[in-house]
Amino acid sequence: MMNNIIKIFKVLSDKNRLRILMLLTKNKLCVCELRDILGITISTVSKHLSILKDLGFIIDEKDGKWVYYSLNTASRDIILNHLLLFLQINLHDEEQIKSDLEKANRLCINEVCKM
Amino acid sequence: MMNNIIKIFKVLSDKNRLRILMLLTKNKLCVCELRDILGITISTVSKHLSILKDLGFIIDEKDGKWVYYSLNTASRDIILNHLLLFLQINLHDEEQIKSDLEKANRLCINEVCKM
DNA sequence: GTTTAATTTCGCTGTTGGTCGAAATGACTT
DNA sequence: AAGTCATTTCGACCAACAGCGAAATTAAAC
Repeated sequence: MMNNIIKIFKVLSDKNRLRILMLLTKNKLCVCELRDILGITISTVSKHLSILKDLGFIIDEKDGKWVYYSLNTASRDIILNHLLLFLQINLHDEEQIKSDLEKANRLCINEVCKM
Repeated sequence: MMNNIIKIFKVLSDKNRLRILMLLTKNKLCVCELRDILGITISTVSKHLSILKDLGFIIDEKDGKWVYYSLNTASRDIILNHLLLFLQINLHDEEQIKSDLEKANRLCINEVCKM
């Protein structure tokens, strides 16, 4: 339990992972869309996604050549759900997060978002 | 805000700091008592304490040669209070934590605890 | 099957962070 | 003021980690 909580805190103490989590709260996005929004290399994005997935925060869904990621809303893990809610409440007004979400919306409009 | 949350998560993603926080939730302890309970060097304990203090989790109180640390129960910081409560709920039954608290109790009995 | 495109994995680099021992600081005692 | 004890600071070490580019993998399209 303690070791799990420590792992979760570690995973959440990275800016890009928090940005990804907040993006996936509202959108279903593929790796290259996240790369465009975050402005980091695709290999780094992929690594962050695998870390978030390992802990159960997000799930992936293959669609042709693309892999779409979204929040694991079906999770029964109380700790994960609690911390996700905590983040949503406390990062909702953050400029960086709002800007990220606007970028995601523009991407979805351009590409006929599948949500 | 986001940077602050990241800092807090970083601080909480260390086993010894969590153990210290849980110990100070129930006890007022000095550095050498924490060293005895945690089994790490005094310089390491001191560093962890300064990190926890910088973020507002704990306060110190000088008493002669000793420096006693305790939880900053007067904090008005919603984030800190929320996460402390979260930890208390989720680490309460952890073996390591229970064992630490027992050790602290024994120390307090031996030395006529000042609480 | 070959090509093309998206993603993951791998190897590397620079940075951060936990730990220790030793030195420095602070505070009481004699 | 000299000595002793608790604590903090300093310097060094090693491990963990975010980041990148290149190679490997996967899947569709031709």
